[in-house]
Amino acid sequence: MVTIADVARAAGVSPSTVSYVLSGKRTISETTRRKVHRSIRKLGYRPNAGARALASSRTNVLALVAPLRTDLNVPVVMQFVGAAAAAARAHDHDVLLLTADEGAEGLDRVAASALADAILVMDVEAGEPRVPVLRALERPAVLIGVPDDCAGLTCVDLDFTAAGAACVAHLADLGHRHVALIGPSPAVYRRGTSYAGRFLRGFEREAADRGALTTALACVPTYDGLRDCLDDLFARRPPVTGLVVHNEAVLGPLLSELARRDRRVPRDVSVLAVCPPDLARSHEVPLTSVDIPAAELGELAVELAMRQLDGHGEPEVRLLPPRLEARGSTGPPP
Amino acid sequence: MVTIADVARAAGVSPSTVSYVLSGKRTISETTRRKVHRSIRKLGYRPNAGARALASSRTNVLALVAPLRTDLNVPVVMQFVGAAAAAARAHDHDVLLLTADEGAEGLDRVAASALADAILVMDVEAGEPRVPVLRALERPAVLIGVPDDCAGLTCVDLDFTAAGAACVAHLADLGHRHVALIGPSPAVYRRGTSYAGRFLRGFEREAADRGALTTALACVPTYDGLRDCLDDLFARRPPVTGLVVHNEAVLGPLLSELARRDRRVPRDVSVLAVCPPDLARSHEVPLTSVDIPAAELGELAVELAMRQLDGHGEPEVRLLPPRLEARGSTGPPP
DNA sequence: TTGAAAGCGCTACCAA
DNA sequence: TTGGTAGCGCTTTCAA
Repeated sequence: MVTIADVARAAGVSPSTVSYVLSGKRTISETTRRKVHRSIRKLGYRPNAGARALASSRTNVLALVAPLRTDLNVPVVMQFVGAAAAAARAHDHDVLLLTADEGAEGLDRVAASALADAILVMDVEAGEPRVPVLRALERPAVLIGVPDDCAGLTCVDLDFTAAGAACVAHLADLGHRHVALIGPSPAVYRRGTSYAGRFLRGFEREAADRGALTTALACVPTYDGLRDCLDDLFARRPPVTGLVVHNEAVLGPLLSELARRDRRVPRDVSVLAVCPPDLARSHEVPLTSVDIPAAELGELAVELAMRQLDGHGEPEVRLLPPRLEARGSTGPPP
Repeated sequence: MVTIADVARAAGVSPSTVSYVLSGKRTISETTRRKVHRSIRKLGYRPNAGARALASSRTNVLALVAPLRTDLNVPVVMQFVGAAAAAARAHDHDVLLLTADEGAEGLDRVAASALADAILVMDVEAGEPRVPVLRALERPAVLIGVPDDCAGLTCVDLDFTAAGAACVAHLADLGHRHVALIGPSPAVYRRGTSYAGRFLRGFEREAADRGALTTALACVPTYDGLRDCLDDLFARRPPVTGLVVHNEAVLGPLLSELARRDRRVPRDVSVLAVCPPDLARSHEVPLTSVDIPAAELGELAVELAMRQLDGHGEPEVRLLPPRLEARGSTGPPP
């Protein structure tokens, strides 16, 4: 193993000088810097992470608590994680992956044993039970999602309230008078997942403002679940003419089931999805959608964590505005 | 911050004794052990990971290189990662997540800077470019997937060759004479992803053995891509009566497109999927499938890594036998 | 602009 | 069965 002492010896300088060359925390003459870098390269030196962490109290690791269930919106989680990992690397940090089922104890463990400098927490619930622990943590944390009680915490998310409203606005503008929400699995609502409730709230408020009728259903993400939803929705009067789907897993089943029932999109019924754009485009009828900017959120979360580590960085709630893109699955009601 | 010295003082013992209580590497009297544990609990002591790593040359971290693309079989990746993380925790280890695009350099970095004790590598290609680096690494590694040149390496995977063969055997047993493979995206083949080729090989060899006709297509994972495949397949003579789908993303589109073309499953055409069982069950017609045991593989990979860290653990290639479950989407040809 | 050296908190060897 | 203590490899203060 090559140590900093080896490099120092080879370069004819002291270990501290090598350290300063690497950290840039001291001005170093051009000559010395070059000598040191040459030795580093020649010897293939890599600072030992443990030693560095011990001496500096900085691990250069970000912990990320991700929900690795499959009931959830898997590609979105994936995109977020990927973007966060990339952003972390751009800041010379690595990502330690925790699963959500470690709970608050996991946060405590990672923080107290100094495994990571900061913690990102995905899949935040409205009445998030981990909030007290996160507050007590002596390390920066960024929540992805906004708990009801978020004072003093840094949170990022899509503005789901605005997203719900935007969906209704789009359909109402087209003339729809009864719009339905095919929402996430009942389990998601039961967990009190923060975004589900906020979307629903925005959805209903906007409908109320515009005097439109709404029906909101939680949908089990299976073919059967979807069919039950449709049976319910199409029995209602006045007829539902616009569907907002906040549940990616049922988009495919929905479209095939509509086809089977001979309801054309958008002639007979409009469909508006809340999902990543690539998914919206991959269907038979390209779907009008409100984007879930997972990658952007991942990057932003890391950015805010780094800022807190740098000392700036007040607690703040950062909500990205929804972007609706019309792609042809929505139109005027029949 | 609570240190081992604080605990020692509170318990009236030496720091080394506390260390030994924690590691179990020395026999400790019941009285002492209790005193120490009490102090640990009272003070809320957590060993500092960096210090521990520095002193013991063990990080208790497993690095996992995961492909975080969305073109890939996302839920399978997710399941694997989740299972690996859980298994790692069961062995008192954490998981450091690397993205595949860090390449060989990433492996080197993590190994040389002692960020992890061992490395798990997903998404292995046949002509895996990282193999030389992995061999040179002074740390245990487990590949998920089997490169052509795997001498001296530890690999785990589903036996995709056997899986391909099992699919053909199942359909041939039912009487099908022309079976088609709807394979992964051309991009997957182009990358030389190890499992894709092995599956195809098993598929074709078994067909040859049984004198069955085959057509194999790479399928772009979009609705259009799937439709192109079907157009091609159904133009063939003698008619294709059995479809093996090794591409989860198109399962949904396939079923709705078949419905649209008025081909009943399994009356007119049999469909056999290669995918996790929950996915197979979530369609309108529950699908006969060969399971992709992602969770099992994740656990096994961790197990093999731990074994190598313990000193036992010869390099080996471990292939899990495929399990085919009939669920009603396959039957005799019309 | 550079060097010397005192820790960081823990493990594990050497003694008792 | 336990204690003392020398490192592990790095950062950072103090001195020059």
